[in-house]
Order: sequence, then structure tokens, then C-alpha cells
Amino acid sequence: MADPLPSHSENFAEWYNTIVQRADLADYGAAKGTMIIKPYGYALWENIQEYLNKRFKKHGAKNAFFPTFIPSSFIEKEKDHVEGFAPNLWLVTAGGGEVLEEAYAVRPTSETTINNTVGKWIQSYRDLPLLLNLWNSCFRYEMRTRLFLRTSEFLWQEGHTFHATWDEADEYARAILFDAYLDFYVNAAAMPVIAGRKSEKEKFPGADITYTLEGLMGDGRALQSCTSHNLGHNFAKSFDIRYLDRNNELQYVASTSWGLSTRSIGGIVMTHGDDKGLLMPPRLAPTQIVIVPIFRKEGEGAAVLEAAKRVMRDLDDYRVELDAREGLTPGFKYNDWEMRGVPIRLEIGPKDIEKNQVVLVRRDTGEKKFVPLAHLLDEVKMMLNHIHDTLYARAKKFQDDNTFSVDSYDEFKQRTAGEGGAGLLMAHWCGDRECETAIQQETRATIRVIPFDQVQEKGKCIRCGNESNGRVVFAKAY
RNA sequence: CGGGGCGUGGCGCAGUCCGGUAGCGCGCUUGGUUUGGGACCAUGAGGUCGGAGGUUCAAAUCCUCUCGCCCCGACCA
Repeated sequence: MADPLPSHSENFAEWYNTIVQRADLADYGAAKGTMIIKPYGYALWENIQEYLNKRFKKHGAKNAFFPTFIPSSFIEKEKDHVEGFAPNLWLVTAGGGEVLEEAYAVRPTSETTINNTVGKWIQSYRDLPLLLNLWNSCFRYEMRTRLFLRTSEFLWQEGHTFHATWDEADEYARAILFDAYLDFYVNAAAMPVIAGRKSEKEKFPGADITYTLEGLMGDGRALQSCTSHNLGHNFAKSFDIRYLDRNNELQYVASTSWGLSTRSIGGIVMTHGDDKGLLMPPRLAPTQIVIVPIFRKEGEGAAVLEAAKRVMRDLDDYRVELDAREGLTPGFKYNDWEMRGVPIRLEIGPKDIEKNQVVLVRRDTGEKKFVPLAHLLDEVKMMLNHIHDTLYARAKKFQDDNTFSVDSYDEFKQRTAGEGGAGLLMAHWCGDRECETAIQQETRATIRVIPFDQVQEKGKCIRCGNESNGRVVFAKAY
């Protein structure tokens, strides 16, 4: 523990790998590219789940479970889909010592198996909309992995909904993007994100439109934070899902799918962390307040612990931990909990008991405050909100400071040169896929998102000079 | 798949070139002194050196084969 962390500003990649493991969020699994999520990391995931479940349910989606094994022929039914996922597919080819007649794909995502099933559930317009959400893990073969950001197996939720019309599906996909995901990132994770849609090249294989939220990490690279797809009639046609409408006419359903993964944990780490370690956004923090009791002599110990436990009971509405570990100095504990990113530290010692007060220390600013017990609840509530606001404002300022309008390809190349991230580059683009591909090959920057609030502005494509109606967001991404 | 690196107590590493009874730091045990910003002293436990084969009186060290992991590129939530 005494080892210093790698520098957050100078060696971001190493900082990330070290802090994720040292703060007990996660560790490497025994199988290559897999991840063990430890209790502290999983508690964060549970808080994410709780927040999102409420929003999904508000929009009528119900949780269900679908099998991990998918007959491999299913994957092949949607043309774009199979092309998109084939390189990442895990296959189960044997069971019980026998080679299987048909190999099973290990779920890379559940569109195909869901569509295969719900065809039987949907006969009439009265069966619509059908709104499902799954919490599960997905498997994608990956060459290069990083804890939380890219692993061969990851946890996520995948929503799948079925609607009478394309427009209704589109509306639902947007509603989830805004009311669930954007709300989550802004109000829970304290992360500013840019909402918009993906280019044709970057969209989900099998989707008509992919909506997305794009975030900017502390090293200037972008992170796709979630996606919400309007799948249109593509899967309905591949899996022949039709219903009788009010006029007794057979219609294809329109569908959506939308997902947010444990990658979001990587996003939280990379957005808020600093040289001291993690910095948990208060509304998701597994531990919001840690109590560090302080005493010198044996005799003081019992009284201080007793007082600490009383304070803990007062703070029943919060996620509080009492650090009663023996033989560790307070200084060690301060550093330990700062490294783990707990938003508020509460110190209580003999002097405080005498004065009927406690000491609160903010993780984000280091500010120390002596608080009378009578005001503790109000103060904690306010402080957690302030920390949330501060984290969001900080991240927003970082995003603003690292967003650049770029008008020449020379400048574009200059900004994307080198190893690190390049920030968000707002540049004109002709809309042509070949230009997009060429830019990626020449600069390693991709179009992350075409913002909803794109300013209609005449300009010339950064690469080919053809006409463009507005800027899109380029970045080097995770 | 291309390039680089590494496998030695729980963790991080030295030792390998030049063969000779396996070492350091952290952590852990026990006892004592400490404790409002990363405590100290003493004590003890813990390793068939990734695996297989070979050379040798003798292999962590030399030879052959093999397995695995990490980092950097192309692909990707």
C-alpha cells in the first residue's frame, strides 16, 4: 500500500490498470481476457443496476432471462449481424464428450435468440409493445483486453422491445437513451456525455439507427458509454415476426435493443479518478461515508467506537462503513479510503466527542469541516450533492477544454498524431463512408457521434473538401 | 496474427551471462511500544524457481520442446 500510484497525468494507462486492481474493483480471471469483479466493484455495479432498473421499469420494460447458448444458425439469419459478430464469436462444439450436431454460439448479444422466441409470443397488435430487459453476461473473443473496458466476458443489460411501427420503435429507442442512460450518466455517474447517433459505418450490425452517448476520458480518448438501437424491421424480416393489425392486415414488427455494460465502471474510473486514486460519484459509491475512529490510549478506544456506532446509526439512510481495523494508524486509513474513492470521510475522536461534533472531509476537494452532531444529517446530504455537482462540473470543464473545432486536415492530423488521446475534434464531414474509413486509417480517429444538437453550418469535409452541413465528433476511442 | 516483455513464497522483484544447499522489500503470525495524514522494534510461518525431457557428481542458472500471461499495433461495448 505504501507504493505510490503511477501518475494520473503522466501515465494514464498504467494508472488505470493499477488503481482498478489496488482499489479492489477487479482482477484478472484465470482464463485469458476474463475479469473477476470483486465485492467493491460489484457493489458499484449493483448500484448502477438499481438506478437503471427503476428507469427501465418506468418505461414498461420487464426483466427476463434468456439462455447463454444460441444455436449458431440463429446468428447467421441477419446478414449484417453475422458479419459484425462472426470474428468475435465463441463456439461450443462439444458436450458430454460428444461433438454437437450444431455448434452453439455463446451469446455475443441476444437479438437472434430473442427474435426467434418472441415470434411465438406476438400474434396481434394487442401483444404489442413487448418490452424486455435482460441482465446477463456476454462473450466476445477479443485480441486485446483491459479490465472493464474490454474483456472476453462482460456484464451488461440488454433491452429488447417490439413495436407496431418503426416510428414507435424509434421513439422508444430515444426515450431509453435520454430518460435512462443520459439521466444515469448526468445525475448518477456525474459524467458529461454527448448524445447523438452513430454514422452508418459505426452503427450496430443490423440496426437502422444507433443512438449513443459518448464520453471523454481523462487521457483525451473517447468512450462509447452505451447504445440504443432502432432495429427497424430488419430482425423481424429475418426471423419472420409479424402481427395482425386492427385492419386484419399482416405487418412486420419494429424492434429496438439497447445496452449499457460494466464498461461504464471503467468510464467512472477514468472520468473522476486522480493521483490519489478513485473518486466515486456519491450517488453510486458503494461506500458514501467512511467513519475513521481516532484514539490514543486503550481507555479512549471503547468510548470513541461507541460514539462512532451511534453516528453510524444516525446515518442509516446512507451507505456507511466504520473502519474499526486495529493496528492501523489514522493516516494509513485516510490514504486507503481516498485511494478507494469514498466521497466523505468522517473522523471522530475524543476531542470531537467532548464538543459534540464530528469532522467531515471531502474526497474531491480535501476540504475539512467541523460539524455539530445536530447538523450532521443536513450537512452530509448537502455535501454529497456538492461533491456530485463538483465532479460533474470538473468533468464538463475538462470536456470543454479538450473539445476543438478543427478546420484543416493538417491540423486534424497534427492533433491526432502520437500515442495519447486527442480530445473531441469537431470537424466537417461529407457523409461519405470512404472518407470516414480513410480518416480512420490515416489518423486512427473515428466518428464517435453525430450530435443531436449539431449546429446547421455550411462547411467543407475535412478530408475531401465536399460540402457538409454540420460538424461531427471525431476522437481516438477506447 | 506481427512486434516487445515476463513466468522464482500472497504481491513486487534480485539471482540466470559465468552451474555449487534460494534471497530482498511489502504483506501475513505472535509479543511489545504506538495511533488527529501512509508507525517502530523483536519474532515466526511461507517457495519441488510455469511444465516436460536432456547434459552434469551437481541445474532457478546450460540445451531441446512446450504452456501461460502482460504490453504495443490491426478489429471491437
